[in-house]
Amino acid sequence: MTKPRGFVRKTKQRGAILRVLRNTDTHPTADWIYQEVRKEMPNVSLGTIYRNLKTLVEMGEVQELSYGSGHTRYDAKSHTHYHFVCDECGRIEDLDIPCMQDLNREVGKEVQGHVREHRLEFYGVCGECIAEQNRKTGSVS
Amino acid sequence: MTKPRGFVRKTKQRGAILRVLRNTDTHPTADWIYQEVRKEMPNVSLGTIYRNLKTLVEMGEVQELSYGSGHTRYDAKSHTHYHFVCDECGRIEDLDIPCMQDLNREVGKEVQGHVREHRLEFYGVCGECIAEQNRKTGSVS
DNA sequence: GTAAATGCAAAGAATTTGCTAGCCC
DNA sequence: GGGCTAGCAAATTCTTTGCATTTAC
Repeated sequence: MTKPRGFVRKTKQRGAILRVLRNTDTHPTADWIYQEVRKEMPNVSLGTIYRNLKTLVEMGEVQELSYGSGHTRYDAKSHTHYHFVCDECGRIEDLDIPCMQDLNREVGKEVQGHVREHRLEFYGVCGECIAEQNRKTGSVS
Repeated sequence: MTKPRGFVRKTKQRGAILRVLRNTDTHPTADWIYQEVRKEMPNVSLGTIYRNLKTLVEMGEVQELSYGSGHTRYDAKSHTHYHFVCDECGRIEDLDIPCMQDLNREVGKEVQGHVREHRLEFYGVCGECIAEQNRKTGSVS
């Protein structure tokens, strides 16, 4: 269900926002994040915070928690789930396959360290793009 | 489909780029490749990286992946295996757990598309860094 | 030798940012 | 009012290009 996005560039601001979000246990409001990011980047604007939070939510990096009215809150600990990435159109789909948490333990043992999380991504061509390709192959290559 | 290309000479730069690409399982960005190649060839330029990547794609040696978020990524079609990434020291370890090829089919069904490959990465803290941390906590105030 | 490839730097294309003013619940 | 969004010029990010110089064949 993730929206296909033309291009998402990497920026310092977005990086800082993610870092702040990942380094807190609270579920901060946009304004709190704003104050934090301002400490290391005094010129950042509130609009940027909002826009990036929106982007990060669309990218699946961050979860939006609306506690009724008032401030929306944000959370970087998006529960583990898997993605399918279309090489053609860049679309990213969330997958339904169950999360294999036990792998973390297994890998933890193998590397003799602590495993916090894992990411699993599938790459290929989505149904729509395959249809598109077939349509084209009908005419010219 | 291959564009008419007068002649393609073999160069150290292109060799280095291919080697870097073949020695990683990630799908690196042009810039990441640049940093790697620079380690053994400090004068290489970003333009050269881009030009060669383009050439290699045309030659069919390398695949270009427009991963929805971020820069274009490149892939030298290596066999699948999994990685553990230490958040502390950045070390990347290859893992021994068996490759779950059947997942590709399963996901292909779910998204009604074609799955070419998948990538699985574990994140956490490696044994050495944990030891390091314990050492610090034990001694320093 | 000579065409292809490189390094450097500067231009391009496209997204993001910082403001500020305005929106809506 | 307080949280949030819109509009736009300027700034950034990533990629490509022009050109003098090297390099591979």
